[in-house]
Order: sequence, then C-alpha cells, then structure tokens
Amino acid sequence: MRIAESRTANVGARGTIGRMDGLGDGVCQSRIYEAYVPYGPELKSGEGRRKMMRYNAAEIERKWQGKWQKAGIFQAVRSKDRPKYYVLEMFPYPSGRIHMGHVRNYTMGDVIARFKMSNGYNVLHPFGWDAFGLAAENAAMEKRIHPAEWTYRNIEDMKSQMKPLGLSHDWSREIATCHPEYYRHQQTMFLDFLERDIVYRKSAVVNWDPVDMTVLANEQVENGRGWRSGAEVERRELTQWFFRISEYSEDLLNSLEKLDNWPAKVRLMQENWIGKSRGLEIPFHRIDGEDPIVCYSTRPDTMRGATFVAISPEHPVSRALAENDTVLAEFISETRKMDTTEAAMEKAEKRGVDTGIRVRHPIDGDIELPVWVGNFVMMDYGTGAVFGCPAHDQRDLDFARNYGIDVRNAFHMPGDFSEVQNEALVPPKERKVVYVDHFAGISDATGQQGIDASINWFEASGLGDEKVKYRLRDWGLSRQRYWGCPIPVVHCPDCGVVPEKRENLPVRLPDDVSFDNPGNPLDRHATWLNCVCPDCGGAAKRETDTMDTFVDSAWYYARFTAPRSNSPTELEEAGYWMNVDQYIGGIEHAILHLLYSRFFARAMRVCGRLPAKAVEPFDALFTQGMVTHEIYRTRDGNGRPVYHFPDEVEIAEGEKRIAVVRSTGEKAEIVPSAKMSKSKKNVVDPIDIINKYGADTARWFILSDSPPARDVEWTSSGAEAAHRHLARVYRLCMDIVDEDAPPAADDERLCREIHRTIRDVTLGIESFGFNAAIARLYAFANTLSKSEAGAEAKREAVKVMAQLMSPMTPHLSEEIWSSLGCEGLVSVAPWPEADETLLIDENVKMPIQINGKRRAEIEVPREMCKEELERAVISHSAVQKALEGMRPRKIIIVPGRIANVVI
RNA sequence: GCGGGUGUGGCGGAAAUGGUAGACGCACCAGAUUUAGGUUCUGGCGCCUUUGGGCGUGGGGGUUCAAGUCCCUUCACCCGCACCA
Repeated sequence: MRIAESRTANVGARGTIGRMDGLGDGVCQSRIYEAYVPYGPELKSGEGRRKMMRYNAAEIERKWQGKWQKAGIFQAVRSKDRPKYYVLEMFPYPSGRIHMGHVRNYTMGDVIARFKMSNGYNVLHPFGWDAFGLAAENAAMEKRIHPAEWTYRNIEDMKSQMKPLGLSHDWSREIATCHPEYYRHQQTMFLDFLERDIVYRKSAVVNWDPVDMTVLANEQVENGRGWRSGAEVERRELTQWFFRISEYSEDLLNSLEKLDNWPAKVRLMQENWIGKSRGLEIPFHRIDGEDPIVCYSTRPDTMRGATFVAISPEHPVSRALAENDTVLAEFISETRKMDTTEAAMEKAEKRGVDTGIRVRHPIDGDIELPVWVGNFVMMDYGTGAVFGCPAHDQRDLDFARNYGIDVRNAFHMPGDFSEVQNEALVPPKERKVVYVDHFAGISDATGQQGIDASINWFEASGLGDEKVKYRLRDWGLSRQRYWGCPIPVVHCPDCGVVPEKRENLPVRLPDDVSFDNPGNPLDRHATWLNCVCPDCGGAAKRETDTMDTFVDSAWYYARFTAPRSNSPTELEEAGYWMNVDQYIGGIEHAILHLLYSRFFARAMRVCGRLPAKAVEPFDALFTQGMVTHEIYRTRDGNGRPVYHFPDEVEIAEGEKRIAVVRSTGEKAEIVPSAKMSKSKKNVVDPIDIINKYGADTARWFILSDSPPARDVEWTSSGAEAAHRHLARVYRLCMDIVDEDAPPAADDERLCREIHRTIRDVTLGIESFGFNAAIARLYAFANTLSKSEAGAEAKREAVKVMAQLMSPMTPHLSEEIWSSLGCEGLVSVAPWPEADETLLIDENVKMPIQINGKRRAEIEVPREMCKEELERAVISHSAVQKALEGMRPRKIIIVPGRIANVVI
C-alpha cells in the first residue's frame, strides 16, 4: 500500500496501483483500475464564450471534468491539517445500466461531499461494486458468457454512464467484491472469525429457494418467498455455516439508541427484528420420569389457564418419537412443506398430534397436561415448546377447539362477562384483571404489572428461570452457488473440517466452469474440488458453498479506507477515516445490509481488524426516496395491458392531461406515479437526459421539488424547467460579467439578500433540505435579475450564487467562476460565510392582527421598544377603525414578529 | 393482529422555536417580442364574494390573544413485521 505524498503526485500512479492479477487468462482482465480519460479536447476560453453566450452543457461539463481530473482534487489522502469526512453511497450491483435511482443517490452524496470539501473537510468519497451475485450466473446460463466477463463488462459500461455526471468520487479507491484482491481478505476474516468462534457449522432446518437453488437467511425471506426469486421457500435440513450474530443481539439493540442520526424508522425496524422479550423458562415434569419439557413464556400470569403443552415438530422429543411413530413422522414431514406465505398462514389450521406424553402442571401437581406436537410451534424461537392457554390466547383456543381440549380461565375482567366461547379473553393492556385464586399472590392487576409479578413469583418459587430471548437468529451464510466468495475450508476424511492455510489465500474461483447443468458447477469441478488437507496432507475436498453476497457488502466501507492493503484493513487508515460520517441509500436495506454491517464491524473489531472507536460503521444514515414516473397504458385486443415508454407518447396539457401513443395515435391511460420499472416502461434513461440537457440539469432536477427522503416524480416538464433555469442563470451571469454599471442605491439591498441566501442555502444543505436550498437559489436568481444594483455588487452576487450552486451544478458553477476571473476551482474554494450583521435589517415589517386576523402591516425600526410599538399599533388607522372609539381588551406585542389587538 | 408514517391550491411541495399559510417550481391565463409556432420577457394565479369582506392545511372537537404546528377524537392512504408463545 502506498499513500501518495500529495494529491497531484498520485495521479500518475493511478493507472498502476491496481495491477493486481485479474482473473486468470482468457476470461477477463479487469480494467477497473485503469485511469479514466475524460472525453474530448478542451474548449478555448475567452472569445469563444463571448460569441456563443449559449449554455452549452456538453462542452462545459467535458471541460471541467477534465480539469478536476487533472488537478486530482477528489483523491483522498490522510491529513492532520483538516478534519476528515467520510461520505458513502450504498455501492451498486453492476447490472449493466445506471438508472435514475442511482443518479439520485449519488447526486445527494456528491452534494454532501462537495459541500464538506468546500467547508474545509478532508473528504473521502469512494466508489465500488457489489459484484458477486446470481444475476451473473443467470446471464452465464442464458447468454453463455462467463459470470466474470459479464460482470466486468457491466462495470465498465456503468462506469462510462456514471462519469458524465461529474461526481466527486475518488476512483483510485475503486473496488469490486468479485475481485480476488477483495475476496481474499474476506476469506482471511472468515478464518479470523473461525478462530474466535464467530462463525460455526451446524445442521439446521433452513430456507431453501428452489428457483435460485440455494439457501437463504431468515432476513432474505419475505412473506415466505425468496427476496430475489420470489419463489416459495421450502424447509430443508442442511449442514451450513452460520455467523453468531445472535450473540450480539443485546449490543446491536442497545447501540441503536446512540444512532440518533439514523432515521427513527430504521432503528425501530431493527429493534423489532432483533425482538427482545422478557420471559420465563418453565420445566414441565413428565409423568414417565423422563427429562422435563421446558416451555418458554412471556405470559406466565396465564399459567393457571394452561391445559396443554405443545412442542415443535422439530423439537428433539418429537423427532425421537417419530422414529417409531409413522403418524407423527408423516405429520412432521407435512409441516415442513407447509406454505409459509401470508395468505396461507392466515388460513392454516392449527393442527397437531397427541404424543401420549403427560406432564404435571407446575403449580398444581394433581393436574396432568397432554403434550401435543403442534404445527404452529417454531423450534427456533424460545425453547420450541409452549404451554397452551386457550382462555387467553386465540391461537391456543383455535387449537383446543379442534381437539376438544379444556378451556380454563386464569383471570377475568371485572364487570365483564368472561365466559370464553370462540374468542379468547385478551384484555387491553390498561385493563384491570382479577386473577383466579389469588394467583401468585396477586388478586388483581393491570397488564404488565401482573406479568412482572408472576415472573418474579416463579423465580422466587424456583419453578422457572427468567430468560431474555431474541428473535434474531444466527446468519446462515452458505450459498450453493458459484459466483460468490469461496469459503476457505477443506473437508478431510481424517481431520474433518480444516481451515485453508492463510498463505494459500485466496482460494480462487476456478475460471473453467460450465453452466450447462443446473446446480453449483463447483460441485462438478474435479481439479478444483479435490485438494490436499492443510493439516495431514492427505486427499481432501474443498468446501463448494460460497458466501452470501451480503457478506461482501458487510465490510466494504472499511476496505475503502485502505483499498490496496495486503491485509483486510489498515488500523491507521481505518482509525483515521472511520466511521462513515454520512451513509446514503435506500430504505430497502433497513434490516439486511445495515444489520449485517453493524454486526461485522463488531466482529472485525474483536479480531483486531478495526480500531476500538469504530463500533458502529455508519454514524449517520439517510434513506432517500424512490424516483417515480407516471405510466402510459393501453390495452390489447384481449384487454391485457400494453405499456409505453415516456418518449413514445405525446402529452397534451390542458384542463385534462391526455397521452397519445405517437406511432398508433391511440389514447393511453395515464396511471399515477409509480416506482420506475422496466416492465411498466415508466423509465427514463439517465444517459438520454444527460445527452439532451447535460448532467447539471439532471442533478439540479433530481434534487428539486421533493424532499430527499420522499419519492420524487420525474416529469419531462420539470426537467425542462430545470434546464431552462440553468440556461437563464448562465445568460444572467454572462451578461453581468460584461456589465459596467456604477454603484447604485440598490447595492446594499442586494448585499443583504446575498447573505440571507448564503444562510438559507447552507442550512438547507446541512439539513438534507436540498429542495428548499434549490428553491432559495431560484428566488435569488429572480432577485438578481430584477436588481438595479451596480456591476460590482452584481458580480459579487453572481460569484456567491455560483458557489452556492456548486454542490448541485458543479460544472456550470466552475464556468461562471472562471468567467468572473476568480482564482482556481470553485470546487475547492472556501464556502461563503453569511455576515451576521447583514442578516439583520434596520426596519422590520410587522403584521397587525385584530382578533387574530391579519388586518394591516407596519414598518418599524428593529430596536423599537414594546411601549412604542404598542402606541404605533394603536394609532394605526386600521386599528382605530376597528376599535370604533372603544379601548382594546388586550394587546399582544411580539417585537419583530407580530402584534395582535383583541377587541 | 402489532408497530410506524403521511394527509397543505389543478400538481410537486415551502413554512426551526405556536406568530403574515401557500415560498420555489410545474400547469394554466393575459400581455410584450415574433409572419406564425416555439424561445425569451412582463404580469396574474387557494376557494367564495354583493369588492366590504367571508372561508380555508383530510373530518369533528379542544387549549391559546394567536394552531398546518400542541391535545383529544375520527377518516383515508402508505410502509414495516407477524402462528414470536
């Protein structure tokens, strides 16, 4: 790892830093790390500009991107002189095309990065590719192209689509997770984790996606379906690798509190996902004297109403019994196939099989309870066994009614008829209940009180142990796929599972694989599969499962701090750059990626791969909304919908908007805004927009109008308006550059407006109110164009406007900046500061209300005291008229704000 | 079922802290420029109106001199989780 001495010094080295041996011969040489050569020759300045006076975005943007490139201003280098700022957008999957969602995401990150740079921060703003994944394998099967080639080609394509946007990414730090120089470090950390028992192997019933032919983690199953394929997930028992993320439940939960720059919504979602609950483990003793069945309960106050015990089909007791019980065995295999989709769950009957086992009621030993295997009991929550209390739990009641099991009240609500028929008696939290037989010493209590008292009572009586449980389960990372990071272990018939030697890393993916047959090609690759045991040197086989791609993205933010290091991270670099100060991405990763990353940062710290201060990877998180567009739909002969791209229809504005398909003249239905999607054809290609209007317009528009957290609708009229405005700003500025008017009376007013604008725009950017900042800049342009100020004052206004616009429209800003004759690049010029003294006007306009309704306005000196103000208000003609000679009942004066006269 | 969010003109949306509702943009209307269209520029634009005002931030109620903002209640839409014991 070399760190360049200075920014410019690093430029020449850029092409060479990354000459890692790519992916072996014949497959694909990564060109990721080659230098970016900006397109086209530079424009001659001066004469050409004056004559044209037309806003030529293409030329301007090409020119300034070249200059930035030359100056190397976006390359991050550690420095003691300035505070660091690490801004990161969630890196993309290289699907081949960038879309408007990317443009929005990266533009927001760019605004922050550029803003921080102007404010004196040493900014790290890297970019990379989340490059492993199934799409590449699917492409391999369909198009007979190697996944590596497909991926690297897509990366190059997407990069060429991104470059014209003029983003301030430090490309010298580019990484791709499918590159051996990335995943080898991931393998190193896997071995770290293995040594510290953070990753382990176990046999478990797992989620199997029959379409993608791989296992999925719990987080990756939505509504019983695979998150990528949408196929119904099956339950299979397999031996798999797991990360011990559940060991970190408490820490992951508690630390959420400290993430006060995360959206509350995301924190809440994680909290619910981790799902902490306080309850009891209660042994139920078997009549036959075998080991007791331990049930978990968060509602031990309902114990009096227990009439049965239910255990999971996966419970060891069920399994043992099933060996000699065909009925039970049949039942267990049926539940495994059970449909877990929402609709099916709703309808699914509560079914079970009586095991014949009887247990004693923990409180009253004379009562015997039957033990059932129930299809509604899950093995991986609690202990896989529950007691059933039909009187106070709807699910238990349904089950009891199906099998004629007793219903017994543990409490009733005073004043209400409490006989349980078909609905369980579940009192609202705040409702008081009366316990049967002064249960656990309590006669009555409201909700939580009763629960707490009963937990304490059980503990004290030695009948149960208090246990805190979490819903979060260990993260299964094995995937039966080729295009992922190989798990660096070997299976030896003599030594068992043996980690690969560190010096043998990376365990590379073989290049010569075929996708002609379904399944994992690694399983069939004899020369790769057969290897030597690192321990005994005997014949052994490689692990053919690869890692979940969410592992790749769980630590990339750390790798960016030292992307060419020979170890996964460099503590010095990570210590300087971590944590990510601002992370930006979609809400869809609220649980998956963001939870995994939080876990990984902790595990990496345990292994000494991150410094102690990097507890949380992301200090601040911003989740941006989607880009939407309306849909144009016609119907075919059979009434099936036919969709049309926006550029295929003509929109007539008027009282009603009408869309007509150009080629056929058909009238199309306009369906209100929806997420851009290829299948609905409501997409616009960023490249088309850039070609038509330029990058600055695309950037300006995508930030306008909608608050960044909300969805933004792309409209062609909006994009045109943005472009019109930038062209107007350009003309306005160029006119002013050439102006020669003497100082005027308006100078001071313009000057005050400049400083108010600085304040508002700065505040807007800092608070992610880009839309408000842009609105303010529109207003300022309006003011400037109408201003009667002299040339000097106007030029100052133009200069400041260029600076304030530069995070959003960097190219145009540079052009204006240089036209004014300002030194250097506006991109690195210090951010303008608002002069406090100029923000305060000597006179203020104060509205006068009469009985709370605005009736008049007076202009008064700022410093006027309350008494004087009151006199001024009273003597105002509108107030006099309203008073009709009477005295006001009350006068409220808020100096500088408002006056209210109550009559 | 549990948890969370949103609701402001024809549309997207502005309004730290309760203090001039509708900034800014789109669309629309009128005028200027133009042979015409487009561009550009100027002005208008919440609703009703007897031109004095009245009504207006999903609906209803409340607190306050004053409510988009605070409280209660209700409706609609959106999102997340869910056989969680």
